[in-house]
Amino acid sequence: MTVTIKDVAKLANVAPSTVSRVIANNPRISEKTKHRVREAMEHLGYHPNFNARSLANRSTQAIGLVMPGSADKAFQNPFFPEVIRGISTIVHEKEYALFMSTGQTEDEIHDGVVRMVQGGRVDGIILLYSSVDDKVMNYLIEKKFPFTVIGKPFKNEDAITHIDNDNFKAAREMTDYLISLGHDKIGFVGGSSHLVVTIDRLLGYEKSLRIHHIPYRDEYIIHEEFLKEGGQEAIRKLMALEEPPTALLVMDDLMAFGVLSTLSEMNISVPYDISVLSFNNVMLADFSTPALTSVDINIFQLGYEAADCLMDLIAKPDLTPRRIAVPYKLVERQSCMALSAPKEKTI
Amino acid sequence: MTVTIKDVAKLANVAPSTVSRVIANNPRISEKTKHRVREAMEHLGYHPNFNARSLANRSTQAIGLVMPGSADKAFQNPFFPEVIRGISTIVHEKEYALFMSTGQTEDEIHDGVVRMVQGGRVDGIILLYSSVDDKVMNYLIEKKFPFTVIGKPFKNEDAITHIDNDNFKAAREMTDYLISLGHDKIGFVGGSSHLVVTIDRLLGYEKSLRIHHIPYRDEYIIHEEFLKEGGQEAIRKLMALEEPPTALLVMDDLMAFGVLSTLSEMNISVPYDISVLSFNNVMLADFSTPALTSVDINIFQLGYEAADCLMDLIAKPDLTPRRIAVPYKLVERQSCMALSAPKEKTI
DNA sequence: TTGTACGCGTTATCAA
DNA sequence: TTGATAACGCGTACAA
Repeated sequence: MTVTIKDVAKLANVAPSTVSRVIANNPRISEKTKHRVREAMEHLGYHPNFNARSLANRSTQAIGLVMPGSADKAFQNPFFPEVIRGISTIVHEKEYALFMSTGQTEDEIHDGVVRMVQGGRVDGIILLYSSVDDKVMNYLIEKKFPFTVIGKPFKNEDAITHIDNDNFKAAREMTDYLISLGHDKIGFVGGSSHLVVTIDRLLGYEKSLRIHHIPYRDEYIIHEEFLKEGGQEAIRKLMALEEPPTALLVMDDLMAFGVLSTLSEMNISVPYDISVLSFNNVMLADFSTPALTSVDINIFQLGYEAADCLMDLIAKPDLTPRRIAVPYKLVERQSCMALSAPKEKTI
Repeated sequence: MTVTIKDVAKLANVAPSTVSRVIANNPRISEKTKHRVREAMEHLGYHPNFNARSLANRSTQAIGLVMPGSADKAFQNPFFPEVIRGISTIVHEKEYALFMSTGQTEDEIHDGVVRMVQGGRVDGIILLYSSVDDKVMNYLIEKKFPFTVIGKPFKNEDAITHIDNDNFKAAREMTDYLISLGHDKIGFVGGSSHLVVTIDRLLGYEKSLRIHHIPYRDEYIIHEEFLKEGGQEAIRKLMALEEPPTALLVMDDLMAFGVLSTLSEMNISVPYDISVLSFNNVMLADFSTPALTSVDINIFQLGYEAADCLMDLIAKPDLTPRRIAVPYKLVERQSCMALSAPKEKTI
C-alpha cells in the first residue's frame, strides 16, 4: 500500500541501496542518478518510514520530554509551555520530533521514561525539572542515556549537562533588593521543597539575610503548591503573625497570582501594605493588578539551550558535561515599593 | 547490546515466537510457559522495541497532536495545556504515547504532519483547533487517516468525528445574558476569523442581537490576537466611539486579561463602566481583578473525549463519524453587572 | 501448545 | 559509482 524505497528504486531503475544513499545524500552518488531518484520519489510521493530507519539505524529522530509530578499540574503553569517553545525551536531546526511521556505519579512517569528509552522511541531526553534524588535521573545516568536537565541536579552536578539560572545568586540578589527597599521582614513563599530550585533559592535568601544581619525566621517560610486553596491558608497564617512580613519573595508568578488574590480578599494592599516579588516573568505578569514585579529567568532560552546541548550530546555521547547558566533580570513593575515611602494610596 | 526477544527465548528455553505470543498474551500458550517466559523477561530486563513492533505490526502505540499556527502562541494559552491534560488521561490509560509535531508556519506544520503520518510515527491524530479550509485537515481526509478534531470542521461536518461546545448556542446565550443585564451596546472581541469557533460565536452573537431587535454594528467587532500590543489599540478605538459599548463579549480569557489591563490603564472601570464576559474559564480567571465572569467550556473534557473517540477510531477505522457536544456553563464572578445598577464604586 | 520461516522498510557491509 | 545481501527486532502464517 505505502510506497517504499523499493518502489522508488524500480521506477528509477536503480537498486534500493542506491535510493537509500540518495536519501542520506551520500556524496559518492552521481548527481545524475540522484536527480533521477529524487524525481521518482517526488512522483510516487515517497516518505521514509521512520520505524524501519530506526531499526536499521538505532536512531529515531525524536527526543523525549519529561515533566515533573503529574503533567497535570505542571502543564497549568505557563513555565512549561514556554520552555517547550524554546525546545521546539531547536528540535524543528534539526528536523527532530517531540515525544512526551504521560503519567501521573512518579512511578508512572518513571515507567514511561523506561519505555521510551528501552523501546527505542527517542535518542535523548530533556528533564524539565530537577528534584532531590530523582528516580528518572538516576535511571538515565545508570543507562548512560543522553539527557540534559533544566535546573541543577541535586548531586553529580559535574557529571550532568544542565541548564539553569544561578538560582542561589538570583534569590540572594532579590532579597538584597527587597532589603535595599527597607524591608527586613521578608517572607519566602516556595513550591515543593523537593525541587532543587526551591532549595537553591531558599539558600540564597538565607545568605542575604545573614549578610545583612537579619534573623532568619522559620515562620516566614511557606512551602505550598498554591494552585489551590492550600496556599490561601498559608498566607492567612503568615499575615496573622504578630510581626507579619512587609515583603514576600515568591517562587513563581502563578503562586504570586494566588497570593495577590488572597491578599486582596484580606484587604491587604500590594504594594502599600506589602511588597511582592516573584520569579518567571510570565506573560501574564503584566496583566495582574498590581502588575507583578518579577524576575525574568529567560524560560525560552532555558529550553532552547537544553535542546541544543542535547543535540550535541546525541551526536557525541561522550562530550564532557557542561553547565549553562542563563542570565536573569529583574523586571520592576508595581508590586514592590520602598518601605519608608509614605503610605498614601493614589485613588 | 540491548536485550531482545531472542535472548528471552534462549533463557526460557522456548522459541522467539513463543515469547512474542506471551507478550501479546496469546491464550493458546500454557500458563506454565507464560510464567517461565515472564520470569526470563523480568530477569533480563526486557523491553519490547517499538520500532520493530511497528514495522511488523503497522501500528505504533502513539498518537500525534497538532496545534494551530505557531505552537508558540498557541502554547501561551492555558487552553492547550489543559486540553492536553485531558488527552493524556486517555492516552495513558491505553498505554499510548504522545507525539507533537513542531512548526511555525502553516506549511511547516503541514509538512510535520505528513512526516508523522507517512513516516508511520503515529496511529492517529488529534487536531487541537479547527480553521477554515485547513490544509492539514484536508490532507488527513484525503489519506483517510484516523483523526478527531477539537472544534467544528468548517465543512464535511458530518464526515468528521469532532468534539466541541455548541459555540453558536453558547454565544447566543451569553449575549442574551448581557442583554438581560440591560446592555444593548455589546462589543464582540474575537480571535482570528479563520477559526471556526470565532465564526460560530459571532453568528450566535448576531442571532441574539437580531432576536432582541438590537442593530448589529460593524464597529463593535474586533478581531485581534491580543497577546500583544495590537489588541490595546483596538480596544482604545472601540472605547473612543461616540457610543462605546457597555459590555464586551470576549472569546478567550487570555484576551480578556489584556482587555482588563488596557481598560484599567484607560481608567475605565470593570464592571461599573463596562462589563466583560469571556470564554474558557481558565484557572487564572479567578485571580484577575476583577475576577472574570467566564464560560467554563470544559477544556479538559474536550481533550478527553477527543482522545477517547480517536482510540475508537483507531480500533475500528470505519466507525461512523460522531459529534460530541461538551456542555458549558457560565461562571459568574465580578466582571459583569446590570447596566441599570447605580454607578457607585465600593472604594 | 509450540517452533520455523518469512516479511515489515531501512541502512550498512562488501563486492563489483 | 553502484548493486547484492545481511542485519535490525518483532509478528504471524504455516507446519508440527
